[in-house]
Amino acid sequence: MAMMPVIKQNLSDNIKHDLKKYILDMDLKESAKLPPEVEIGRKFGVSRVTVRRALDELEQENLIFRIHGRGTFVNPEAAAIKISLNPAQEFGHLIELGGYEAQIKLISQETINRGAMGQGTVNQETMGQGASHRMKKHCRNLQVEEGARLYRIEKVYYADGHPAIVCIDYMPRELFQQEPSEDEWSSMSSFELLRRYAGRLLCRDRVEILTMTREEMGSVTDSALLMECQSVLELDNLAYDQDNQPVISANAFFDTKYIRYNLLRSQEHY
Amino acid sequence: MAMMPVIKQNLSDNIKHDLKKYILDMDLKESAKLPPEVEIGRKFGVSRVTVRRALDELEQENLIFRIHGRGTFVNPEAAAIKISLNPAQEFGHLIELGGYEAQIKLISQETINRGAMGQGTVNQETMGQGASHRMKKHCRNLQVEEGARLYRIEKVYYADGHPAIVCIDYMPRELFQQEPSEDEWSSMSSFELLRRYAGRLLCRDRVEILTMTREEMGSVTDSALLMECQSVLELDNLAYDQDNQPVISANAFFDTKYIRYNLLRSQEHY
DNA sequence: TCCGATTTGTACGTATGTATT
DNA sequence: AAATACATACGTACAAATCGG
Repeated sequence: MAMMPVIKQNLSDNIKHDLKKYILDMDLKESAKLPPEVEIGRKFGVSRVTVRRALDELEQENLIFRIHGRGTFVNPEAAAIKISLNPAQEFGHLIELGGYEAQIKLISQETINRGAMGQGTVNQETMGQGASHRMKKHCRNLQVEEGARLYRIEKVYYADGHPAIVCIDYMPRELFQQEPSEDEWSSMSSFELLRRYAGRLLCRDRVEILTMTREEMGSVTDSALLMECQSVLELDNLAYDQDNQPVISANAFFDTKYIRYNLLRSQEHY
Repeated sequence: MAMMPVIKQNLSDNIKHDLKKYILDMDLKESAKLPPEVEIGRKFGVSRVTVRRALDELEQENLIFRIHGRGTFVNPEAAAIKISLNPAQEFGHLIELGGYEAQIKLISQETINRGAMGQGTVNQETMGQGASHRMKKHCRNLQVEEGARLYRIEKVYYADGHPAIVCIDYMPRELFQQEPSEDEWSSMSSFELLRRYAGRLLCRDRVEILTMTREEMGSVTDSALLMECQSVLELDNLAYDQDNQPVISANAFFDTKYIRYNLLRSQEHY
């Protein structure tokens, strides 16, 4: 039986969560000011230091900002954002956040033998011209040896029936202690499958941001033909588990008409 | 004389800065482990709490990660990233970080009268079909009244001679206590001009991520013709000053062949 | 298996400084 | 000038995870 890693919670995380709810329930038109730190502490029964820790994190996420001597205020921009690039989120959820009805379709699920590449594997026929180069990159990303096998999962996410995201995940097969069923591949996210069958919890990832035309996307996957847009956003993704081991290498393609990523940033001061 | 806002520094910011240098000078192949927190504190002459605060921020930026009971480690991915989407950075600097020689060209600098839109202003001839809609959005972003005047600055950033970024900035003219000279428009960033002549310090911004084909970009600016790529990344940007007032609304277009944005993210756990 | 040393995680209390009203 | 509220920093205590013997 796989050990299922759990997410730890602490006091300031709870406060943070409660404050987040409090903030989103606030009527911003009336006032965007939060209660003083000591008062929040009294309300939740914790010290000011713990409150400050929660506020520090919310400030770093740009949900609030603080003015010395005046108080803590909700960032109205943050409240308006529906889809944020950070933190990473499940794609189906993303589509719903955008106000659309999400529908997920599993295009293919196969096991790829990296060592046998280009020598007549089952899936060679599905590989385009630039595909070999991409495969090499995924293998390098995942730090797999020659001959290691990879799962390849391709899914399309629809927003109100329109194709909004095409996602191709690669995961080392050796991580899995048990093979998921056909139904599970289709209904569960890679995140969830890794947690259940490999005991791996995704903690962080690195994203590279690219663009391409639909034609260029066609050299990566036939699903490009489904897209209704002329240009797509590509997010190349490498995700790490709790031990900092790479576990998913992915290419995701977005129609920015349906997926409008936003990001709150702080400014670099030198 | 404009008051020039300065950036405050505190103890943990200093430690953070020193640690960052220490990290980048480390030989990651040998060991990615940092000294224990108490030892760092001794070395810098501060308490463990202050060290932890600096480490907290570095961890939130994903430059390091910590393992309970084992230690603090450098994130090897972070060291490999050249161009990060967060925090915001000056575009010329960005191009140099990518290993190219940067060259900046001011395409145009003009003052736009919002109230007179569509009634025969100086620049109407340069406005395409979707431009009016874009102008409205910039005005809404900047919260300017009817009749307020806006600066419009268009620049092209070259990487080794190739057009890599086209950026169009809009700023309320009323913020400026003094009109920058022709030379200053060309040589200084909007960030710098706002600081010197408006006493505004950019603190945070919101970015919206879109894509378009070069043809579609042509309806926004003629500079699209310069681009060598078929699809561009568009970052729509709204920047706020230290008082949370919007000061720059911008459209930036990127050739992702030259500007490869990366981003380190944490994972959303529900 | 257990113990102790090390190291990070969490939380509280306190003191002082500084900006705003 | 006083009150309020956030900012910074130190010290302390104990909890929890890891690792070696």
